[in-house]
Amino acid sequence: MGSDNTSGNEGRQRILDAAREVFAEKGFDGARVDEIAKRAKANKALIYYYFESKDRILAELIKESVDELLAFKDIYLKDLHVDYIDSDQYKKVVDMLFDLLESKKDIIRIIAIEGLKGGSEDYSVFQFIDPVMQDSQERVRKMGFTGIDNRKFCLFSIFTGMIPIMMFVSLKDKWAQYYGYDGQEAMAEFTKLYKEHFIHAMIDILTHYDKNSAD
Amino acid sequence: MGSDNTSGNEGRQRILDAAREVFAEKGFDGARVDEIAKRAKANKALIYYYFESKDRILAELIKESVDELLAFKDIYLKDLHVDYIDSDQYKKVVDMLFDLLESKKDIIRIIAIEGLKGGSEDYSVFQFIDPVMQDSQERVRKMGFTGIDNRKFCLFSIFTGMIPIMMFVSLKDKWAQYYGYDGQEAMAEFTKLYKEHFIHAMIDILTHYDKNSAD
Amino acid sequence: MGSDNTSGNEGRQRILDAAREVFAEKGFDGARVDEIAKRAKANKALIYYYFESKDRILAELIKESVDELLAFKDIYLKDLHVDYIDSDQYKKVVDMLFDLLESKKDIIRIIAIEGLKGGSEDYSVFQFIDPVMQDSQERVRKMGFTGIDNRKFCLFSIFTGMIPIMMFVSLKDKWAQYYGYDGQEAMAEFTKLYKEHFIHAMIDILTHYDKNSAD
Amino acid sequence: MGSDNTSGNEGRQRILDAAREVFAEKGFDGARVDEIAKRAKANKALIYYYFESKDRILAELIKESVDELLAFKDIYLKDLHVDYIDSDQYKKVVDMLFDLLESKKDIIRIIAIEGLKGGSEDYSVFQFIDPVMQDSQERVRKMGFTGIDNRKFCLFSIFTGMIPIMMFVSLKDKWAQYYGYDGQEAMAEFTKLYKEHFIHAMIDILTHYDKNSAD
DNA sequence: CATGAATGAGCCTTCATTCAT
DNA sequence: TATGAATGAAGGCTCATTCAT
Repeated sequence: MGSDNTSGNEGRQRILDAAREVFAEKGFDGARVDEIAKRAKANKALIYYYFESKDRILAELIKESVDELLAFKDIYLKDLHVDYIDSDQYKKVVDMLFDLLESKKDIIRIIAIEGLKGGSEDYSVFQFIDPVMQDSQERVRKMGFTGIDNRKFCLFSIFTGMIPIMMFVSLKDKWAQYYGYDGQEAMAEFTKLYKEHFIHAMIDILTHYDKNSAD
Repeated sequence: MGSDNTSGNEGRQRILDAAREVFAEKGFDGARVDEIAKRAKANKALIYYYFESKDRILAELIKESVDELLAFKDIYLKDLHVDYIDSDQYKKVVDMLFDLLESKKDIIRIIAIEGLKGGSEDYSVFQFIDPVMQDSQERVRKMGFTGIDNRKFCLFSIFTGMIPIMMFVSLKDKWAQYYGYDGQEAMAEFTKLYKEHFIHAMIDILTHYDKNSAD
Repeated sequence: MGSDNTSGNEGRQRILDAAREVFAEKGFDGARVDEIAKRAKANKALIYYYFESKDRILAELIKESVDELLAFKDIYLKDLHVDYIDSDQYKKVVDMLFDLLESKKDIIRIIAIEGLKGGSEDYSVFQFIDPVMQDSQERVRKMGFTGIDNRKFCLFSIFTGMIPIMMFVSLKDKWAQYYGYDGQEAMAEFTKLYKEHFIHAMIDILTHYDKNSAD
Repeated sequence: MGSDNTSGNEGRQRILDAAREVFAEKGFDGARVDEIAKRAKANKALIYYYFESKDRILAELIKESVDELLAFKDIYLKDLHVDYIDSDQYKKVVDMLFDLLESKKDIIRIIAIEGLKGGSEDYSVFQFIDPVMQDSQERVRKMGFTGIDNRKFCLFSIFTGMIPIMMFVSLKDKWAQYYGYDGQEAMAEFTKLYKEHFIHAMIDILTHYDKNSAD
């Protein structure tokens, strides 16, 4: 009565979980409803009892994750003081973001794949990134970096900020396999890089970039 | 020897071009051979006259591009002097890389999509990136940055170097549409950022990162 | 337990029956899945719900019949006393064999066609014939004809024994049409020939053949 | 100028030979024009220069063989004296028939396969058999066996005479492989059986069969 | 909730045949 | 004669979705 996944919703959840798995492995188009059913240990028709269509499963999955990032912003980023860039609190939050994204790497893969399709009207990559991006934008502005325009910030914070992290959690396993390195250690190193160095570099860049710019 | 659409290979090339387009728009799994045929203004069966299967078209497309990046390395990166980081020559080469990647954004989308599928054995993202990555690795080493190990360099140069560029050319149009900015200007800004600032930031990071590292 | 078209297997059986028909009429390669579906009054996709592939339908059909001949041997041939060659019991069994083969003429056609293809690894003709052949071999041996070796018996009992019967049931309709005779009467005559005369002739041959042989 | 396979007809003949091979291996429906072309080392279009269609190649192949059996009758069977059943001349002719059929086993396979398809209007099996069958019919009649009617003779001489031989040459290789025997030796044994014993058995049967018959 | 069976639309691929040279 | 390229018409198989129970 309190939680909403009591009683008869385990089936629904199992389907959702299975779908996420399969979508992440094969992409939406490559995923088969049959396989989702098999992995969810559910009858295929049951999927259509809970969901209107394959598309709607995807939609639900994506919405769920977009909401979680929004929640992350509201919960963890809200209280983060502007000056605390080098503070432990800040580092903890970055760690949490990495952990969150790592835990959502399946969805991230899915979102990224759909976003990369040039012919679709799917903008969920940006919907997903947006809360964090907006937050850093405000944060940086509050820190006094006023010289930079919105477009540039949006551009840089997405393509040199969130996107690399998302791609990292999505590709690190394959990267590890291809180059024969260890994925876990790489995760630690990458996180550290971001947490301790990248952010400063970015701020430097943003500052200098504008100073030297004419065009 | 002059033109490459002599004799009877215009058809083959048209098919390849159409396939690249459709794959980039819909992803491999979402692409329909019928549509490739229609766009190539070719009979569907002709596709199978030239190619064994849909998969082999993809393979050919990818191989073609991997080879082009290898060629890029051999032609343009080979003569680039180490000290010329701030030189015009260097900037020109970076411009050329951006132009190359921009011109290959369809393939990049395709490669990225396939790479993101967790369930595949496709490593072409890394095969694609490798020549450039290897080159910068050697280059940085020749510049005297010896403190960094291969793994870290591989990790950073891929996930904060090539991947962001690739994702940018792949996503910038959608980004522009979603945020209501202009894609062309963004391209210019992003290139500039990379060419003039990012490289220094990266070198800084690589240097400091290692100094401060213990683990 | 009584009827075998209980529950949800009528569809499967209809498909099997239709396939047998179509394969017998057109040969496996000439048969169209669409036509099987149409005759089975089933949706084409249903065929693939029950069977992995067209090949597997064929396999199932053949296995089914090979098994029936094995059962025939176990049930009817087992109790047949050696001396009863001229007995009514013997004649009854021969009649039953002819009836069985007549009732399976579709499968026999299919098996024969596949066996005649020189390029295939299909040995089902012999698998089909084997139980009866083995039985007569043991039987003849028990009757005291020891002079003949296995190879010769195998050879003769197949190519002058079972094969002619199989070809007869397969071709008698066309034969009747081509020569303008009546197929039913031919069936009766052919059965009678076998039942009352051929067997003795064969035994004669087997006996004399060996006596006169040197090479 | 004298023979008709001079100059430009080697190509045609190569195609015919290749087609016979492929048809025998795969059956008409399983055969691919592409493979015929490849084996004939000819361009696929050339096949259509010489032949109207795949069907016509088959027709030509069959006609050719039917004609050869007719010629065989005219040349070798014509002079065979009725009393010579046990003569060397007779045995030589039987040997020649076996050799002829062995040399034509590809076509025999093809003809048999097509004949076995219940749904076709193809009667070439009987057209092929006919000359020999007619000849023995006349021969037996001349020998004084008048009690037997045409239908019975037609029936028996086809289904216990020619068909077994045809099936033997078609299947002996597979038979040898399946049972682990030697095909060559089997050929010798089978020929001997026919030549020296079967014919007498058949005559016996024909005689007795009729005596004892009422229906 | 749950399931076995069924279906329409469509997909990749094949194939006999033809065209242009 | 000979050939590389092209094509229309399927053909086997798949897939998301629905039905009946």
